[in-house]
Amino acid sequence: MLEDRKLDVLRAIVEDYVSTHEPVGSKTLVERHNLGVSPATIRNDMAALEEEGYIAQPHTSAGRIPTDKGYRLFVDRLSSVKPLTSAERRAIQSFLDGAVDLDDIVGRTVRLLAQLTRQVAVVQYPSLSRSSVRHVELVALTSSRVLLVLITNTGRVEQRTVELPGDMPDTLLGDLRSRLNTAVAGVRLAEAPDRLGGLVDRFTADLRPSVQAVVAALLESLVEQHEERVVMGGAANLVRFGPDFPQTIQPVLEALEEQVVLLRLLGEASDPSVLTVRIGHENPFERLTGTSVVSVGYGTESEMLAKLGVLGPTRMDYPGTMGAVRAVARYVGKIVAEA
Amino acid sequence: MLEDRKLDVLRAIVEDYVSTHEPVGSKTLVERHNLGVSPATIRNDMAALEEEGYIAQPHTSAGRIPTDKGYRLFVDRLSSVKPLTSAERRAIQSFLDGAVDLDDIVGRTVRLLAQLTRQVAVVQYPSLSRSSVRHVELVALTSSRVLLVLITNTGRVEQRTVELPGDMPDTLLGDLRSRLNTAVAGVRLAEAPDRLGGLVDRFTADLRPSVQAVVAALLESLVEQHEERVVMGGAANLVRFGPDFPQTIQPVLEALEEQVVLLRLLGEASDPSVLTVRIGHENPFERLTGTSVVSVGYGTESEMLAKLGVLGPTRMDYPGTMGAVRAVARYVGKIVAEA
DNA sequence: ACTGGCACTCCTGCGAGGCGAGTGCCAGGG
DNA sequence: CCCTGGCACTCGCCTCGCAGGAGTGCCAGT
Repeated sequence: MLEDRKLDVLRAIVEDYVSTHEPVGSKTLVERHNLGVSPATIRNDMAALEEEGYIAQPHTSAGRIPTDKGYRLFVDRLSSVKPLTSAERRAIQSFLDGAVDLDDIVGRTVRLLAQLTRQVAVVQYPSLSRSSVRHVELVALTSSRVLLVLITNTGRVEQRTVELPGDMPDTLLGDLRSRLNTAVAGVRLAEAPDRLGGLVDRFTADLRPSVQAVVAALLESLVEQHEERVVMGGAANLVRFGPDFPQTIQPVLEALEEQVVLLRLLGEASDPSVLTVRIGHENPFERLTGTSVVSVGYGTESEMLAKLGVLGPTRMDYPGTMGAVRAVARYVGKIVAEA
Repeated sequence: MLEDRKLDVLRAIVEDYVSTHEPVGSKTLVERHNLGVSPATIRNDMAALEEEGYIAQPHTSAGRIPTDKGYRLFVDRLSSVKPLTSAERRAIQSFLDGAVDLDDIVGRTVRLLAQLTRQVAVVQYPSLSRSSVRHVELVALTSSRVLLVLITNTGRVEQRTVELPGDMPDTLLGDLRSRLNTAVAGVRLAEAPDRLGGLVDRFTADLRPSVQAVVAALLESLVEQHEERVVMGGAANLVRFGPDFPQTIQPVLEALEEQVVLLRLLGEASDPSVLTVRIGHENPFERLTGTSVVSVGYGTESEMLAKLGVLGPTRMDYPGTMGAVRAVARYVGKIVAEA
């Protein structure tokens, strides 16, 4: 009974603090939520909660604010993911349905998430380590220069030009193109390099250097695809982080410009199919104390292709944000699967 | 004589204000620059300069700061573009030489510019309105689904999938591919649509719907290429804008997330081969009062492909920024020409 | 176990006052 | 005619001190 009320109090504190951004005191608490007891009683509960580390006072005589531990308990046990309104769902759908290609899907997703949550959105490109080669194309630019295009089944295209040590006649180019495609088309990116093994030996010695150059470029492209790309948007929402500005915003902006940081923010969670919330110090960067990350994987039914998420101050609306992130991930997953 | 000194005073005010970010008074001015006259004399000059609108006082009794008009005069007549140190030049070169493809070049350029100027960098992708079709590739995904890939001579690749109303046999696909290429390969993007005119009629009536679908998709791709892309980086440097924060940074961050805004910031200048400086109110957005844009075109000798530039507070180091922007544009131009 | 009352802490806002930077003007000298 | 030193004046900024008030902890009573 007492335990129950203490949790109610914590929930009330989190909700009030999130909406007002001000430390919340016992009196305002009983006014806004009908807890059925007097402020004095609440004060006792608050003292206990503080003792246990769930809340803290910024100053001796101010209201309480939740600690990271408090938010953690709130997220784990005191709140449920808030479903979107049907209007929001329709907005998501119509916003994403207009996308024409992968870049567009990712771009729209970032903007959508940022708008919906009014925070900073991060979206990872569908990972290609699990995707496969759809087609390899060779285009002669000059007689000693070839454009290599690698197309994957997730719709990504990687191109690079190859300088050849010698000339390459058109017939050879066609031959090489078809041999490459027989070797790697439909094969997972990770396994494709193995399939290219004996290929060079099939050509006569005088052609081998040129063939070798093309194969080498293809190998590089394949490997490079493993480098995962990440897009960020909604940085203007950082302004809402608080009036305690420069200290907060500077490191965050810096962090957000580094791909590696963004990847780790999304990446390190365990099971990608489950919504992950990392609160304050729980995330892997010192500089990002005071910010929380809500992320989840998206993809087809059979496999998660990548992750997306939202980054905001620890004092964020967790239920709402979690709802938005989950909903967007589902729609994007569907769309990626169809494409 | 008097005119000369007045200009010296203006130059000194701009330089001091840019480096200290504080209104500069007559006394500190004579101390830091050896003007050879007394503060009282300077005060007279300052009064004149203020009368003419080149400088202003934030408060009745504070030093002077340059107005937009003052900066304009400074840029036009009182300063010269500062050449980079050889160390900086080497840094540019080694930083850009590692680029592997167009995306990489643009990405590196943005980061480089942001680092070099410690401001916000904006780089436009090489414009395709002037570039031409290098190759059109068709890849069958299923019997009624085709992937269309458009490759341009600036190295950009645009792909999209096409749903066909009916099946398309492989032979037809090959035929269509070669016809498309004969029609548009080497042709400027803007003119390519004209070349596709009678093409559909060459096929038998039962195939026309499918051919028509492919041609329509190609037309869309061609048109869409005209939409120019822009990349921005170095947003963390916004923090340096000033201690008068939220008002300044919020609108700027918002503006920077809109491609259209970025394009207009770079785009509207007259001759792209000449370094353009747009100061404060001179730029086309109300929200960006207080920010200046330094931009220039880059490209091959024969034609400018796109623009790049830097955005910062009006109180920026114009000579240094102009030097950096110009130098980077030259190197990028070379690299794009080679690729 | 909860409540009302009470003393205590300490943050916040506000106004007064002094300080100092910077100015404009004036009279004098080269 | 231009420059200079001097002087009075204006104002923004900082500091200080002083309520005011929100919130707490504790205690005694029900």
